[in-house]
Amino acid sequence: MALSLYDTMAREKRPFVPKDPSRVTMYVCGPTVYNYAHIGNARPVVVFDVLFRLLRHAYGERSVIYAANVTDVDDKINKKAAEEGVPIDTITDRYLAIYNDDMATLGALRPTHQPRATQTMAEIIEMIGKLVGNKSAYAAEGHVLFNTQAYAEYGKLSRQPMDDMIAGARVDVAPYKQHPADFVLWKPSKKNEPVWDSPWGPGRPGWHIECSAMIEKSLGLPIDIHGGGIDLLFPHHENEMAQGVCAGHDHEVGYANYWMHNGFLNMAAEKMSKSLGNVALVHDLIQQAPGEALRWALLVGHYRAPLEWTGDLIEQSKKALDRLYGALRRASEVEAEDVPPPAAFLSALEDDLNTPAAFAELFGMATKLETATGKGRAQAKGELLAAANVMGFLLGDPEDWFQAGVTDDLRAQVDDLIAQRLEARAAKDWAAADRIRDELTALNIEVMDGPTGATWRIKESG
RNA sequence: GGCCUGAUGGCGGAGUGGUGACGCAGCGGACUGCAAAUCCGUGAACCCGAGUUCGAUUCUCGGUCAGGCCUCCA
Repeated sequence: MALSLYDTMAREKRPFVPKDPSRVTMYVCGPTVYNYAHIGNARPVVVFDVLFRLLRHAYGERSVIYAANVTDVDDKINKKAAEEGVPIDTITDRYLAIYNDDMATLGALRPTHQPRATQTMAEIIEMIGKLVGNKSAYAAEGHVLFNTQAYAEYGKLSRQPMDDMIAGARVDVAPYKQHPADFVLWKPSKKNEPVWDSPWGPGRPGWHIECSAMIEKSLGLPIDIHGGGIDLLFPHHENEMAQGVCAGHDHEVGYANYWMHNGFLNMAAEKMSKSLGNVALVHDLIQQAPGEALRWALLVGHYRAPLEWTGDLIEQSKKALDRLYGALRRASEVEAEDVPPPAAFLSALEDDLNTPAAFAELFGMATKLETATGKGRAQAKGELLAAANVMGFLLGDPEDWFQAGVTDDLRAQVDDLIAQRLEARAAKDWAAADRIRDELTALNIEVMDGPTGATWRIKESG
């Protein structure tokens, strides 16, 4: 195992060395549950799911602890709840359940822990208390603010120079802030909003402190890997780290040993944004394409590069999986040998999750499976399956991949037509055989004649 | 204004100081009654300009273009 990861803090790839190989910890910022997740939300989920699987492969399933939080206190949640006239947990429970279902369809394993802000309130308040106690934070007008001047390394992660931050500020500075960069840890709730008691008055926590507290509660600081979208680098992660370190943790050890950020996903050359109305919801996409194809599409480029989300990308991803499932289907009679993934494949993933290179290896394995003979086929099949499974692919039945959604009626009809066609071909009645093939084509079925019979597939869903 | 990415064939997308992966599409061939699938082969690219170097797509600088962050967006 020679895993190296690009660490945003160091701005370079570093060999991955966990603090404790028997307890590797990873935290990824999860969703705010007030609506359906869009495909951009799914990118970090899938990217870090691949890392989760790779780490489990390397260190053992029980040695990797992965937490992804759920933000369930938020202005947008409040707004939605008010619109529907229901308590916020009606909203958050509903969308969290949908979120988990949708991510499962994309082949993402459930994180070991899925902490929720509302269930971490005591720890959040305790952490704020520590910060106030050691002068890293101060109370003002019902708010509690983090004192960025108290933390000399503030800005180190995102490399935001403090002075410039002020110059570029696009928002009026609240009068109770001692320094423009100071940010909220606790704030009063507005009327009709959820409220919790605290030593600084009733209110609710700021967004950043939630994550710090949830990490500490579910994993313990410092953690090995902290992941999330690049947009969260500043201010969210910078603030999270400042709080975590100042709340009493060792400045030497730090907060997270590796910071990983995935690139943004763009729609049609524009940033996908709900305000632009160009969002693609995972919930809708999985009706139109197999979740596995969407997963493939999300990994087709390197995770740190921006990804252009297009319909063509989904089509190409389906075809890529057609290739791999096709090789497996043609080897359905072969019993896969129990072998580990090839070294070249693992090397690709271990090189900062080079998924495109890993895909290239999978194609190579598929060709090897197609061309190998005898015992070599069993080995090739085993290698392909073992490798793909590390990435969360090829977990389904090849027949199902090609015949997904086919009703029993259609299947019976197709089987009947193929049987007829087989007879016609045996009688060398090519006209009849072609006529039957046309009928199948009309049903959106494509036949593939083989030496011992015919197989078939759905031509195109679109 | 400040900070930070990126620019590779028709498309997507790795990588490398010296033979430029892989997938899709294209072309030729094998196989097939014909196809499809598969196999074999093949054409096709490193934004522009300087510099370093025996040699740069790869390193440095400048330019152009594109994108992100600087408001609780993944």
